Amino acid sequence: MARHLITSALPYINGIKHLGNLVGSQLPADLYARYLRGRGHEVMFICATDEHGTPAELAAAKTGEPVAEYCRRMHAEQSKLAEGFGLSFDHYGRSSSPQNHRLTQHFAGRLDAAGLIREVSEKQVYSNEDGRFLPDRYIEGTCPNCGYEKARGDQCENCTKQLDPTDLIDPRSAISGSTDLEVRETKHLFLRQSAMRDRIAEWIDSKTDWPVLTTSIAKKWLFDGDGLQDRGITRDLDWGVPVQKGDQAWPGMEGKVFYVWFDAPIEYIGATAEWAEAQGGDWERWWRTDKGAEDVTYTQFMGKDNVPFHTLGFPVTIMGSGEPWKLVDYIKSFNYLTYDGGQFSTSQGRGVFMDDALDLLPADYWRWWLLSHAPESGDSEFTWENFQQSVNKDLADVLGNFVSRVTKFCRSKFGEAVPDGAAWGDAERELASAITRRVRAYEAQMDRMEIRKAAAELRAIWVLGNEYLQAAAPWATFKEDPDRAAMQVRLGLNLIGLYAVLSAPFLPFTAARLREAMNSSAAWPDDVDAALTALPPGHAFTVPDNLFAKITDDQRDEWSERFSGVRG
RNA sequence: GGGCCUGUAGCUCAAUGGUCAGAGCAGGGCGCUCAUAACGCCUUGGUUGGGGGUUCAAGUCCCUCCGGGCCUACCA
Repeated sequence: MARHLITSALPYINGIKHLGNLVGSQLPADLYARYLRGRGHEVMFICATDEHGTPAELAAAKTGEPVAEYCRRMHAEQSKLAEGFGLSFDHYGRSSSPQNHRLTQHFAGRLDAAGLIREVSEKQVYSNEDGRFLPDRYIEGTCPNCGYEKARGDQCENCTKQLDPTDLIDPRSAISGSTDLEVRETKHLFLRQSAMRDRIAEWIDSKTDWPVLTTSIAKKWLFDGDGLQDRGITRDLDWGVPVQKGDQAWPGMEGKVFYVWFDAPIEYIGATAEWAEAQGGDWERWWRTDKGAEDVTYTQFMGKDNVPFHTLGFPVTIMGSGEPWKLVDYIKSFNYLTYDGGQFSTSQGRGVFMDDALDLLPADYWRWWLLSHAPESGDSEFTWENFQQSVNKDLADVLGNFVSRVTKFCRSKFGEAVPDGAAWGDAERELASAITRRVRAYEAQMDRMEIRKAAAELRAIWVLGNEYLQAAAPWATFKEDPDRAAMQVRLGLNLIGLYAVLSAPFLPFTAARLREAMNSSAAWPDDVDAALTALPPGHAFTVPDNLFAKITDDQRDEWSERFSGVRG
């Protein structure tokens, strides 16, 4: 039994996430966590909401709530949706937790002691009317290059030229529209990532088995241009972790908070500490290699936009602390899911969001489609037609109908108990060995986190059941040799029990229904032959209702129309 | 501008430089009747974006052109 620490990139608190966000981190992380638990390993699966930063403050201002209250409410909402999708976090924390405050301040203190923090005085735009400093992209104005009137302070979207906010003609606040702006001097802390460049580069170089997507992004940031740059880790905001060195004040930094990208990854640790406090466990044995974490395998899941923070910033924090914190062992990164030819868009309400999805269909439909089409090698596209076809075929026809035909046939000929009868023949032994090969391949793909390939193997295992049934034809056998038909049906029923276990990482809700209907165990089929005889003659079961209703053409058309843009 | 990824069957995707480039879906034919008009078997379909090169051998390596996507450090 191994110990696995799994973290999913933290979803930002600002609003409900869409399916692209879901498939990029939380869902595959859940798949892996469920699989490893199924194999009997000890798993700590951590996620949390990322609650700090300007967008959270603005979103709260918009609803008129204090930001802390807004975050509390949105956290509850995201938790509920996570539960609805069956995301099996051991703890779903909050980056605003006291645990994270303490840890973030602790790391900052350690980094400062190691000489990895420097103070920088810089000029930033302050909006008098908004009463806050404005991040570059919250300043709008006319582009000096092309004359576009809605250029942002960091870049003009029209001509793609990189800008400095002070370049803008007629600058104004993107928040209030106020032109009462001034440039003020402000002091910030910078993390000296440049000083750690060689160490990080060496570390990345040693990760030859990581996805190319992960290492290529890391190397780009390490070596492009002048190489890895130092980054500001503080902001002039109210909402966040106050800047301190451990529990000591940080002279000159009063009223400032740490920047989200600094405190957010630390919340992986913070959330584990939250878990410990809530459950009464020991979080350090997951995170401190001097306190029991030396045998932990740590895997992170994230979308490609998060890779720089996890390959550079967070490791600099961890390594730079000089303390024996657990460093990530494998970073599984994903491309984007696109929606019907374009991007999912939160602002335009384009695409399907987590709450919409659960209103439409049970979670397992979404889980199956998203995971079996995970954007691993490139961006992948969601279309309603593809979704309808895949789900109807894979879930309703291949898996659902298999369960239906076996259980209903048994009920009509033998009743709702596993029938006694003849012993296995060649066909059954061949099936068992074919399934064994497939199960071992499935495990291998899951171990490698090859998600689409794992889904294909699982589907192939379902197909084997239909092939067997077709060849064995118990409905025909029954007429001349009921004893043999009973054996064939018994094997079919046992296949359902096996499918429940194997499918659980992808389809946890369906798997639970199957286990309940079959009264079968959740034990992983290390020995497939044994698993296929686990339900003995006389074992009672019930015929489940059809597992998956098909998506009709009318539904598909209606949904396609409804989610094309402008969310109501 | 620079960098990275990507282009393979109608669609979605596979293929450590090594048999005839494979699956699933869709299409066509046949079979079955237990089952959600489901299942099974067979089958059509590719000049691997174009061109050039290296090699005994290229989807795979190199060059070039064309198309798509992403990143480029103050959104997170």
